[in-house]
Amino acid sequence: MLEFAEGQHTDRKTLFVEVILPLAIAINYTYRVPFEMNDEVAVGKRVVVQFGKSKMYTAIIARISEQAPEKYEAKYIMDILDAAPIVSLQQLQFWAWLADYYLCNTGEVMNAALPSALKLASETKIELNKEYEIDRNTLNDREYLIVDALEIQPELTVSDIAKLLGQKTVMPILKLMFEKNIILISEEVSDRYKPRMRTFITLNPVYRDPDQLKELFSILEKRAPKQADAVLAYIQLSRKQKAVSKNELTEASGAGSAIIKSLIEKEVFFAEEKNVSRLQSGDDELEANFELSEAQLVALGEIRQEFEGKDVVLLHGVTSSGKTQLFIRLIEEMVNSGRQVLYLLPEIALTTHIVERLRKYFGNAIGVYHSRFNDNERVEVWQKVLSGQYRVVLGARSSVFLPFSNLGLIVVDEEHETSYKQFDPAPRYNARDAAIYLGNMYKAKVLLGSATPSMESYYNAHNGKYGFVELTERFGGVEMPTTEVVSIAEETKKKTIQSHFTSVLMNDITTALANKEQVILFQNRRGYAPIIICKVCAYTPKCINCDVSLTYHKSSGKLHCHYCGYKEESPSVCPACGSTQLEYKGFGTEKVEDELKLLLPEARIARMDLDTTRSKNAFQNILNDLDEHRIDILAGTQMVAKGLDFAGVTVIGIISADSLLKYPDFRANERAFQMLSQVSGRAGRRGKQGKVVIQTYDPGHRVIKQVIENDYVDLYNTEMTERKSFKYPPFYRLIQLDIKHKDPEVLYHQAEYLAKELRKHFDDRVIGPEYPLVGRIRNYFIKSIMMKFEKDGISLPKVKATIKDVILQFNTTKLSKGSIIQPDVDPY
DNA sequence: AGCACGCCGACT
DNA sequence: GTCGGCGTGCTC
Repeated sequence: MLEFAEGQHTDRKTLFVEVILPLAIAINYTYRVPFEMNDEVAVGKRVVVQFGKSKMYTAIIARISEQAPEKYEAKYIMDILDAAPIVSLQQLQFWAWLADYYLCNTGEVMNAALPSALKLASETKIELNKEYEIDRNTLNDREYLIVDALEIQPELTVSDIAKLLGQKTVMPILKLMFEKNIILISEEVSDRYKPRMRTFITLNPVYRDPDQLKELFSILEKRAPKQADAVLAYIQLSRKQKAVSKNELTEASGAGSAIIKSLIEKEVFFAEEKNVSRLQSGDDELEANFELSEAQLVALGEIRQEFEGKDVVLLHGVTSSGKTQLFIRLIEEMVNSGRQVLYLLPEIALTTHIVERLRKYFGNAIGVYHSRFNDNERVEVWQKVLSGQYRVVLGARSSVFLPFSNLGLIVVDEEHETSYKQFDPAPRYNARDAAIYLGNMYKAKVLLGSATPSMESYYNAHNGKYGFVELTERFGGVEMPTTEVVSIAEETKKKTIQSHFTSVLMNDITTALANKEQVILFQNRRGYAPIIICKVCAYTPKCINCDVSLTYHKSSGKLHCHYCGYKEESPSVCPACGSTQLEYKGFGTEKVEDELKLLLPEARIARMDLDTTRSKNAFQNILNDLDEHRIDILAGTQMVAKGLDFAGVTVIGIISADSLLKYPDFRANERAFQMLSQVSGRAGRRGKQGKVVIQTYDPGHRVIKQVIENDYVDLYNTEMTERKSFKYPPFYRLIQLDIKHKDPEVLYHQAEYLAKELRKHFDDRVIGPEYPLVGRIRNYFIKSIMMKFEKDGISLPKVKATIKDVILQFNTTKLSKGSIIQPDVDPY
């Protein structure tokens, strides 16, 4: 690789750059650098290149060379977008690793990594040719439609037209119209990042003189009293804040913008356009003083000690043991030593909560980054990390892609959370694992924190690969809650159960309400009833895309698919046989809420699940309501379990643990343990021990016992042995329309199963592939793996290599619809 | 990702 | 016959 010092003259050389294109393409493409740009090219800068017939893309320079490509003529780069690289060499290394590890292309990683405002791609625009007089009689139906649409909306894209005509191939039609001069086709590139501009108002300094000001008022009051009001409003505002924006002034004075405008014309006010940040900054005073408990201090010492020998440490701390405070101390140390810190969180919802806490300690040196930020905001965070203005970044999984320069510490909070894993578009990465690689690259320490660590991290800690620190005491002397397991079967027999609520749970709820305490009920299913079945013909409505049973939602009166979001009207008679005997089986949060309202009409009951938190502030509003005790009972899905402390909640009811325990995949026990202990962990507060009621048909289940005793070690040991003999049904849960799981771990697992079938001996086993199989795998995908296995034999490295081979081949090959394997066993 | 080219079934 | 869907290959 060649590097050029700034300003050095390299005119005579012809340079070529290899660039990463933001596409799913296997290799980097080479472009030629025009002489006048020789001094400006540098690895990590963005360039605009033409790729294919007419498309323009933003690409990143990955390599510079003097070697002209032999087999083809390189096109010229069209433009260099950056004065300084926006991506570092380390980031490029990280991208390459990620692409290799998760079996995808660097371009796909680039796509995930860069905020889309930094990636400008051209778009094909269709317009009417104004030079041309259209004779409508010569147009055919489709041309007529297109011309009609263009008269309403002057610019359309190719996909707009495809939608308009209801067909997929439109290019030939457009080309013909272009040749007939009816339309124009052009490529348009637009820079999408726009700084936010605000107009700020200042008072003409002349009026700092009180006499002048008095005179101004006396004139204005007579001739333009509204203008006088505006000036007055300005003076009041400017006392409170440093700068007054035009918007604030119009709002405060109640004056229209015409009034402000005339004051600006009279030069009473000066207006000035300023670039303002969209990012919220904390004005809170810094208060860095809090005392760590004895147990926390011990743990902190241990973490430091472990970090001397290990790069990754797993902190296993029970719920509300004050892990966050430990993190803050460590972050503080790191920031003081001049290095950057990345604090990863699994969900955006958690950020607001913790940002508030962290802002108190780190003020404006802390940045937040997650997918709910719009593009412009993301670019601003990117730039602030790049410039080093942000010392601490708090964010969701995508923040591993930010341009850090001297990262010293990465904290991965709630390490076990599955939302660290990206599923849908490639790269299908797990941010926790990526963070470990990132840490290694930057020589930074990585701290994984969890109350219920994942099997794989625990395994690594167990084997000495990671350091391990425990925190077994709740912070502030809050006791661990007591837990009672209630048999639903028994209460049903004794007829003491009302609806889905056992007498034990009802008692605890009513007692809590009488004491003005709050209750959380957990049911891990949303909607009203997950299955509808016809009593006559046993017909069950299923999703047309996913082949899973549709859930009845009472609030919408519709049947919803929880996999893909498909909805249809709820039938009143059986669509198959016409019978009216439709049975609603099972129950979700809607039903829990509904029935409880009947049983306890006085109580204020709310529900928290995906359906009630869809709107922007709904989640926060429910939390506030709970916080300020406008809610007595909150029924919800796992959302109620996620990392939030509710001060007034003393009773937690798990309506049915069985849906967790019977969940048919091999990570079910681990997940059930996590879920149950997380929910339980919310019970209790200072001076009042919490109570957890677990309702179940299977009170003797080992996971329930492990949860009650908080015996993680036992869970780990039993899982490690039981998983080795886990039996997979043939083509276990292979539903879904694409090869989604290109994860090495998952594939490895898949291959493992297939290999077992083929050779009947294969006993080495990875613990915990990250995810259960949820894909309907294409026929010949499996066939190719099998064929290759037959050919290559079955050693471990060979299995891995084979899979990689097959997958990379499949990445660029689309498979036909006809070759879908029907699952032999479908657990739904 | 887009786009061109070529094959093949389903319509005027 | 021809049109449009779909598979395949290529883009520096």
